[in-house]
Amino acid sequence: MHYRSTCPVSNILDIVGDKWSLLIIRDLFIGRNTYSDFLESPEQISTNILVDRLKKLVQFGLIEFTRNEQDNKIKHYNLTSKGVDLYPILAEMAVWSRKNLDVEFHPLSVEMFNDVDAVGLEKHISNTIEGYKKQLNK
Amino acid sequence: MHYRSTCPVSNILDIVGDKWSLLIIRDLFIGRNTYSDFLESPEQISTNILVDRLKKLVQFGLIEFTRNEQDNKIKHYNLTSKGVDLYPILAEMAVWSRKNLDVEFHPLSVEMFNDVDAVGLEKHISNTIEGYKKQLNK
DNA sequence: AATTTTAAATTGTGAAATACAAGTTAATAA
DNA sequence: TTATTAACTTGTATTTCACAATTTAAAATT
Repeated sequence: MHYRSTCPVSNILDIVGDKWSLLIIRDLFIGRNTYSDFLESPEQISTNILVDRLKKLVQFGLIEFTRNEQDNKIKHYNLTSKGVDLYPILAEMAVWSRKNLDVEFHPLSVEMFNDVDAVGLEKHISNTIEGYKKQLNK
Repeated sequence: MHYRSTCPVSNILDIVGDKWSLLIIRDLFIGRNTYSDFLESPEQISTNILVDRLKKLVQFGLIEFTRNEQDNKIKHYNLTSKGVDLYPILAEMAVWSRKNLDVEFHPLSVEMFNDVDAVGLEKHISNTIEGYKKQLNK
């Protein structure tokens, strides 16, 4: 891996600083976890980009996958600990958009904002991370 | 502006989801504020990209500029309120890199991490934002 | 006044990333 | 055995990016 500088902001941008990587991470947090799931996301990623990003995210150690026991051709991706740690960034991004963009948001994000308002941002983040980890160990 | 979806994460990525925009924002927080300053940053942005990003960031309302009173050809860029609001994202990114990457960091970021450890992340963020706004009004 | 310096911006070219459509592979289901 | 499904590949056009060189206009210097 080549980093453009020793700035930690530039370092993470060298890893996920594009229009798609963080959307795959977001998908994993909301339960989408297969190649087909990712293709169904509203942003409509193209297949070559998706394959490329999944490969890179695995190489960077942000995600990994297991095979479906019933149907061996299905890969279930999941976030590693490094990947789960990205959630505060996603949450701050969503909060920024709510505050600064005058647009309508997806029901799922409205739900998320309601939780943020109800329990506070920090608690929402820790709850989400804990929830993700629990669901994995099932 | 065309958004790929109504997801707030995808919305902000449509605006600053590339390898350079957030580095310009970072530069503004650490006092770099002219075209020449940006060119001197360690990541070595090329001039055509820099011009393009400055133009876009102005269009999106994240930054604006004033002319130097002594030397009219110098533009001093500054963050708008929308731009200042990006700081929590930058801070969370830096924190992620410190935790998850095994690399040496720039002295300025070491200083920032020390402050985070001393006063806590939330206080560091509010202090930084307040400090930036104060310095602007001088 | 003419020349030099400086800050900002443009231009040209090759390389890389992205978008879009179509096709392939291999496993599972009918 | 045929059809379906999940994952992936290929091809091509377009857009973005990197790198080097050049231009513009204002300010400073001679």
